[in-house]
Formats: sequence, C-alpha cells, structure tokens
Amino acid sequence: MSCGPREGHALSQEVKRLATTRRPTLKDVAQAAGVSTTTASVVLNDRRDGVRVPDATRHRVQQTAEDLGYRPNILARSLRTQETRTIGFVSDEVTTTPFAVGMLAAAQDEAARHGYLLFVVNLGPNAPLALQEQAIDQLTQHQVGHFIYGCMYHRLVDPPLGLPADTVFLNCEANGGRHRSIVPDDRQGAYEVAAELIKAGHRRIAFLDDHRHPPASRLRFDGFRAALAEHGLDYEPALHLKTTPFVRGGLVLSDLIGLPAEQRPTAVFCYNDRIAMGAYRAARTRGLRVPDDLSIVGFDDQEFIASELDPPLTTVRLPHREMGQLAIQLVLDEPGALDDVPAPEGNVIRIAGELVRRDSVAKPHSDLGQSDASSS
Amino acid sequence: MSCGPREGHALSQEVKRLATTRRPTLKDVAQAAGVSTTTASVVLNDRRDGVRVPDATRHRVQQTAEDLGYRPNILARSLRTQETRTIGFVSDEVTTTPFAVGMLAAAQDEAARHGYLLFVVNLGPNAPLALQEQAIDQLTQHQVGHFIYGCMYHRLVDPPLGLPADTVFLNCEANGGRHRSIVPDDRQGAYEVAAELIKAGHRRIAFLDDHRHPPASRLRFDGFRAALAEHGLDYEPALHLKTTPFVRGGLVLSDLIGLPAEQRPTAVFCYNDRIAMGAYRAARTRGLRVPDDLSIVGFDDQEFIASELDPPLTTVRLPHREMGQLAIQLVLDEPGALDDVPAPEGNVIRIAGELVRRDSVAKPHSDLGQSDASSS
DNA sequence: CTGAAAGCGCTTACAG
DNA sequence: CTGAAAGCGCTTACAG
Repeated sequence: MSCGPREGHALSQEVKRLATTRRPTLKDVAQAAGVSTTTASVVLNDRRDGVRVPDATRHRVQQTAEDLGYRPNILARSLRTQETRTIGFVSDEVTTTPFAVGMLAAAQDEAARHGYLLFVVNLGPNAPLALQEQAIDQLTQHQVGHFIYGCMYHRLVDPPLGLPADTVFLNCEANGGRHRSIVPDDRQGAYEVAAELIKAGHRRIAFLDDHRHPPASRLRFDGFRAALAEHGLDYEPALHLKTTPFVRGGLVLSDLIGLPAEQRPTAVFCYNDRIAMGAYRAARTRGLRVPDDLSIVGFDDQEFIASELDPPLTTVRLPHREMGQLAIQLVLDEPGALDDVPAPEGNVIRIAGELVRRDSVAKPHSDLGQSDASSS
Repeated sequence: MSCGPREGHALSQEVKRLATTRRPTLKDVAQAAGVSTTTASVVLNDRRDGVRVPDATRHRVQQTAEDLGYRPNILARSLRTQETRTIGFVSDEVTTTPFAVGMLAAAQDEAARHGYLLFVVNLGPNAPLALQEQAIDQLTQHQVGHFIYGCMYHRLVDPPLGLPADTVFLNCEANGGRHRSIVPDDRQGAYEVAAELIKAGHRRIAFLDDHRHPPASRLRFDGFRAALAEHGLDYEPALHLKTTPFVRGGLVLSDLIGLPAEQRPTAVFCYNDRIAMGAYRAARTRGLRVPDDLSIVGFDDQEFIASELDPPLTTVRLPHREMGQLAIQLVLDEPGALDDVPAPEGNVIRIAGELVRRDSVAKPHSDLGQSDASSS
C-alpha cells in the first residue's frame, strides 16, 4: 500500500506544484501528510488538551507543513474563533507629532510580545466626532477586539461612540468617567521638581504656566503649591505668569527678571520644557547665567530639548513608554498588570514621572548680595 | 399574504432581539427583509454591474440593515474575496523616535483616504533579520496585501525575506536594487542651501559632516560641492570636519573659528540641524554672533529645533509627509502617483526637500575688515 | 430579477 | 486515536 502522499518523491512533487501556484492551505498539508484536516489542525496548533496524537503522526504532519512552507491563514482562523488578536490604537495625533510617540512604540512592543498586531489610526487634531466614529466603525468591521484611545497631551476628551466599554484612554481622560484611563501623575512630578528648587534654597520661585489651562496645568500647579506649602513657603500670585506653551512663551520671564532684586524670583518653574527653553533665552538676554544667577526647571524631558539645552535642563520625564505598555496590558487583561502601579482613583491610573536632575539648578544668590559664591 | 418580516411590528421585535444578543449578520438582514443573502449582499455592496434590483427591494434591504445596525464582517468578506484592504507598515524605529514620524502620519492619512487600514510594527533599531522576518510572517498570515518598509533616516538596508516584490522602501534603499524605494533628494537640498550661502557672498564655507558617512552624508556633500563648483569655488578639505551627528558634534566648530581671520570660515554648512545647534553654541562661546559674524545652515528642519533656535535656522525641510503619502499611492497602484515626481533613477525615487529661509544667513564680513556693515 | 449553493481556510464538537 | 461534518460570515458564479 504505497499510498502516494507519504513517499518522499510524491511529496517533493507536491512541494513543487504548490510552490508555483497558491500558498498551501491546511488541507494541502493534511492531504500531503495523509491525515484529516482535523488532525493537521490539532498538531499544528499543538493542542494537548485531551487529544493525543501519536508522535509519528505528529512529526509527519509538522515536517510536511514545514516542507510545504505552510502558514496558517489568520483571517480564516479568526472568523472561526471570533478572535483576531488585533488591537486598534486610535489617537488624535500621537503619530503626527513627535511628542508622545513613545507611547505608541511601547504599545507596539508590548502588543508584539503578546502576539498581537496593532492597527493604528491617526485622526488628526480636533477630528470631528463623526470622523472618529467612522474610524472606530472601520476597525470594528475588521473585528478588532480591543481599543486604545491615545492623546498627544494629557487632556479631557469626549469619548466617541462605538468604543467598547473596556477601551483604555491613554494620556487623556474620557468625559463621563466610564472608561479606564492612564495619565501621567503630573501633580507628583511637579511636586518633585518644585521641591528640588526649594531644597536648593530658593524662596521666590516663578511659575510659567500654560494660559490655556489644560488638566496638566492645574495638576502641575497643585504639585508646585503643595511643595511650597510643605516647606512653609507662600504662593505668590505675582510670580505666576500665564503664557503660551511654546518657546516664545518663555520670553515673558523677561518681565519678572527685570524686577528689583528683592522682588525678583531666583528660580523658575516652567510648565514645560519648551517654555523653559524660552526662559533660558530671556535670562541670557538679561545677562543672567543659568543656573548661577537663575535656576530653571521644566517638565516633559522632551527629546532633543531638555538634554540639549545649555546647561542641560532639570525636568521631569513623562512616563510615556510605561503608559503605552500598561495600556496594552490592561486591554489584554494581563494578570498582575496593576501590581507595580499606584491604586487607581476611580477609573484613572496615574503613573509617576521621574525627576531628571541635570545642571539648571543651583543654590540662589543671597537676596541682599551677602555670601555671594564663597562657600563650598 | 402578510408574511411576517415585512411588517413593522415583526421587524421591531427582530431589532430588539438582535440588540440584546450578537451583532447582526447579513443573513439576519436578509431574513428580516425577506430576501436571500445574495440579494442583500448585492444591494448593500451597491453592485450595479448587470444586476438590477428593483428600487423597492433595494430600499427595504437598506432600511432593514440600518434598523438592525448591520455592519459587515470584513474578515469574512476578505476571506472570500482574498483581499484585506490592509497595509503593513514595518519600520526600524520611525515609531520610536520623533524623527521621521511625519512619514507614518501621512501614510496613515493616505491609507484612510483609500479605505485601507495600517498595521504598524516597529522593529526597533538594528533588529536582527530573523526578527524582522518573523514580523513580516505574522503580517502575511494576517493576509496583508501590501508592505511598506520605513526607516528613520535615509540609509541602505538588507531587505528581509518574505517581503513581496512590490514592497516600497521608505526613506531607505534596499540592497540588491530589486525593490522600489522613496528617499529624500539630499543632493538637491544640499545644493540649494549651499547656494544660499554662496549667493550671500560666502567664500570660505565649513562643512560639518556626519563621521559615520551614511548615504545622506555623501549626497549632501555632493550637493555642497556641486554648488561650490558651479560658483567657481574650490572645495577646501581643511574646512571639512567629520563629527558626531548630535548637538555636541557641532562643538568641533570651535577649532575652525579659532583660526586666524583669513583662514576662518565665514559660514558653516551642517549635516543636520542638531549639529547646527551645537555650532550656534560654539559660536556663542567664541563670542561670534549668528548671523552677523558667522552664517550657519542646517538640514532636516527638525521640529522644535530649527525654528526655535536663536536666530531661527535656515535649513532644508525633509519631505517626510510627501514620501509617506507617495509610498501608499505606489503600493496601491494609484494612477498618476508618479506624475508630480521626478523620474525614478532605476528603482529609486528622490523627492525634493524645500529650502526654508530663516535668519541664520547674512552676508559675510569682508575678509580684511573692510566694508564692515556700511552698505545699503 | 432572485435564490440555492459552493467555497474562502480554518476550528471544534461529535462519532466512531 | 482520527475523521466527517458543520459553521464562522461573507461573495459570486450559476440556474431559474
């Protein structure tokens, strides 16, 4: 009973035939190996549960699959199992702007670790809800099982319709509070950099704030004030300037450092690194050296900025990678995902940033010109 | 003949039933509308070809689909049609780094315009070929029909196995020359900025080069030399410094500007904006003002850098968005995609960047101190 | 004009 | 241990 398929010769012919035509299917493998598709499926998926396939058969099937270069069609499998192993990453513009792109990269890494693929769609800034819902609909038609909704910067969003209940909002909070969300712990980060300034001896610290007051602004300000309060310092409204969160926004510092010595701040807390970059410039223009004459701290640890300023900027790193990774873990129900993370406040998880000490902080000159630089 | 399904009442019950259970399928719609799945499929896909469905039937089916909230299962459709409308965007690290991220964003936009979804996988820098091929295999199992292989910066890559012949290499060229590729026209860009310097009157122009000599380096250097030659200027090897392509790399400029006035360059062409940033710093340290004492140009128009330098940097914008868009068009065989683009050299298409004039170029001081600033 | 049927490539009860 | 059969949700010749 030399039934074709098992013989080397027939097999190699089969190999040749398939190579020149379509990609081999499970059925091809089964036929070539002389088993049913059931058996072929069971061994190729390594399903141990209950089913025992003799080693000989198992090896024959595996070998045949390899010889034929068989690769399963995930579409067909997904249709049958109702599970695509695919995640939709939709965002306002994390793809467009080099800002929070670490979230996407980390999410992609973590997804790959779990054998998942990421569909990414970038809505663009201020996409109308209808457009967002259309994108979500398209993803849904592709049967994506899980959704992450990412934002470029920490803000509040109206959740588009069509997103499943277990969607994770990344770097934003969904109005209504019905969705889980992961955001940076801006308050804690601000507290830490502010404390850094205070511990260096600063008493009059300016705050260069984002005039549009996004959630992160309030939180960073809270952390700033908490640090002041904890060290018995008063918050001085006159030193709290609202400005535009770009480099040119930092130039408003000029006004403050033009003040008489007793009123002038000795340090500046900037809402973000770009404002800090402007603050450096304002200081230089006024002939003040950083940090000798003026200490400056930022927020974000923005790539190509914070570390490249002269002197390098003390700031707080936003935990974008950690956030992206956690988002995937949550969405996939990874056990223990929440173990290393502070307890959520309701539906929002706040991930701590990290104080990055560089060279933009020094102790202040004495207010009255005494003890200028003679200690050590 | 009051056959159930057509009546409002029965339909609304059907609606209710489905709402509380699974998502409705084409079969559900067909049954509720009292037609076969064939008909339902034909009208919902708006297939005019040959098939004429009476308007009454057509509308009934459409209305039923809407009432039930029917959304096709693309997986099932794709399995049948052998076409997923899905593109694999695999890259070394365009997702990890904020550098060429515009390529991805533009690709995603263009894909959306065509009704395609993007799978993005980020391999990470220097991923071993085996890992790359595994990712490609996974994408292939998901039946993605088209591939784009993107790189963070213009370079040569060994094409991983498994990529289809019509893969488009984006911001890189595949060794072997068998694949289409889209890269910036570095030579032309360099020619333009260099000419800008020469036209301002500069004769001794330093070149701060990337010491690792990526393809872009050679091309930019070629463009630089071509501009010199065209204006009858000699290339002076002593002014050609190889350095590391980061901010600190620009500091080597110190050596050059310490030279006696007759040997000192009056302008600097930097391989990229980060080197230019370092060059600014070196100039400042030596007490030279940009552009009054020294003109500087960069390359890349890197976000948050070029426009934010003081003074803002004249540079060339890399056409990342155009490249990303074109990649999608090529891969989808969009007719006319190549119309607005220079003829390919073999398999490589070079897209021109754009000279961005800002404030870092001025005419040089006279070599011998004469005619300092007294014209005009 | 419309429907019954086959089939895309899998997985998974269910029988034997 | 192994296979025949059903079915995931579609589209598309093919008949009528």
